[in-house]
Amino acid sequence: MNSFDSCGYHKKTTIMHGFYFELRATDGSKWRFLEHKGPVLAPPYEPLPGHVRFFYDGKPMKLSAAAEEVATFFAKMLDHEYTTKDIFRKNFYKDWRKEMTSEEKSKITDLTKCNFTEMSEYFKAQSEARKQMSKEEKLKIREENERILQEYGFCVMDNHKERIGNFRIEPPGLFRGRGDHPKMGMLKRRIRPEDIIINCSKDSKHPKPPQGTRWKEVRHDNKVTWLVSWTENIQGSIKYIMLNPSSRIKGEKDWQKYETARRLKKCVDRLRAQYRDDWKSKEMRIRQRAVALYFIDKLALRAGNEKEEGETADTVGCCSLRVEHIKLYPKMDDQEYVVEFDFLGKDSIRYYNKMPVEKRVFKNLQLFLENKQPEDDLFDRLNTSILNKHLQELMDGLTAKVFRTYNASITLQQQLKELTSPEESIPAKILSYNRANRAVAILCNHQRAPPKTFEKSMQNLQTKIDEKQKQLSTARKQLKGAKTEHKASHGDGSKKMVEVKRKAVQRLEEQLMNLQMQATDREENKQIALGTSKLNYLDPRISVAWVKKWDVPIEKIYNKTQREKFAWAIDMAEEDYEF
DNA sequence: TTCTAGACTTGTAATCAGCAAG
DNA sequence: CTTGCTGATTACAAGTCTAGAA
Repeated sequence: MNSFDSCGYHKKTTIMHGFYFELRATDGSKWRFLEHKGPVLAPPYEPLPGHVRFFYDGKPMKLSAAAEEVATFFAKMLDHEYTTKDIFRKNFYKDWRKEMTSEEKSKITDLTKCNFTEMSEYFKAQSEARKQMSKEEKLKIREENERILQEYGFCVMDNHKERIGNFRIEPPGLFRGRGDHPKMGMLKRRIRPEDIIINCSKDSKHPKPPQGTRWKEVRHDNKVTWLVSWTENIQGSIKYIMLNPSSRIKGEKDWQKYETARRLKKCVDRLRAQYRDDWKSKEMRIRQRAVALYFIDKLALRAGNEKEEGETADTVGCCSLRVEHIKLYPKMDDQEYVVEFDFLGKDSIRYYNKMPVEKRVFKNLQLFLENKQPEDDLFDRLNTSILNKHLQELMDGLTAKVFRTYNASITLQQQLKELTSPEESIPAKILSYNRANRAVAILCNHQRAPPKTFEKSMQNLQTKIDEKQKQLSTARKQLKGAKTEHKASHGDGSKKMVEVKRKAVQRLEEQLMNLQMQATDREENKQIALGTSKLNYLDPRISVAWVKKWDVPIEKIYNKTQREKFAWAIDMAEEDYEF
């Protein structure tokens, strides 16, 4: 172990799930050895068969390979709402023209005269055919995928073989920005080996580029965790291939995140007292900072970095809220000082909420709004960097997003305490768990569109419940009958029969209860997505402790992937764990 | 001090796979 | 044996936050 000391590592003794978070560098390095096979590139373009035609102005027209490829991207999306949107069409058309020959360019002058239906039908038929393949063919494909996974899906980092998250380079296509994205429909170009940077250790076997090509660069930077990167052409941002959440490097980071949130727990009272005090500050910037922090804490708003105008959809977070996003009501119904929030947040998901606030906050907001236009910033003296600098001074490692983690996790813990009753059945406990999870999802505004099949699936479940009810009443009648029989005969056989029937009734009652529980759960979950908070905000040790305390099988709350991601917590947390 | 590139986390949507019902 | 539904998995977009250049 001396060699580790000499290169800046020290031993950490916490034992975690078969591996240790053992060697933590003190010099910012993330690994000592990294070997991998590089990325899987997108398959090359396969030209359409001759009988699949593109029509312009009603007449068939053979396109050059480059123009045809981009046309197929559009054809594949023909049934999607995107292709009806003006911006999407405009951006697509503009980028498509860049791929055309000059001849094509002069001929094709109007997107509305382009007919992609034959191409679209062809792809639909293809995917239909794929579904219709025989078992053997499907198996063959599965085996081939498995082989690729085995070859490219793993790497060696330090002493461990680790699963890679995304080892495939994103294929070319049309950019699908969310919300009103000004760049939707633009061509996402094909990534070639010459665009790709490989990161691995010097003393590893370097990944080989395909025959006749070369990587853009091979570097050996152990201060970062990525294996492969390339620059994407829509926003000019960098994309990475990184390890799976089950990996040591991700797990340890995740653990750290929750430890930071727990440190916040210890000082949150002090911090709250401080920002309340700051509402009275003589300085505008301090008041703004304090009110913003109050929102972040109380409403779990995101920080709200500024974004470059025209480059992305117009969405905001706390620091970037504008005057038009809030309304003040001195009185609303039976409440005083109500603030109404209505804005588009991350992924253009609407945040709508009415919250009564303290008088002092309300008065401050009125002050911030004075002499401003709707499109002006609410917090004109504040941005995320100022806020985070302040937070950093209050607690080491504190940033705005830690509040979301902290509030989510503490809410789960409180709700679990409140909702779990010891004598409940396991399904009832699971319902309680999901309700606690739901409280968090609502806090974090993790909404979803009700599933398209929601009504139907509810109905199906109800039919099952009705059926079960019928079965139950029949079983009850039979039990009654058996009892009468037994009273008359007092025989061993009839006694047994009563027991059998009693068991049957009991089993059916249980099954009915479970179905009803399921129905309640699903109904309550109609517009709420639990996955995001479960995966990113809830300290898994809270859930593991709860599961251990109440003898609930862990599979009931974490599926396989989640158990892999949270292996460290499953290993670490005892039933008395306290966030 | 401000700006930007870079690295990493968080988020929804699309697709896949397995299974129960018809 | 197919079909249709559901939960799991994958894809990739969209955030946060930091560090270092200008």
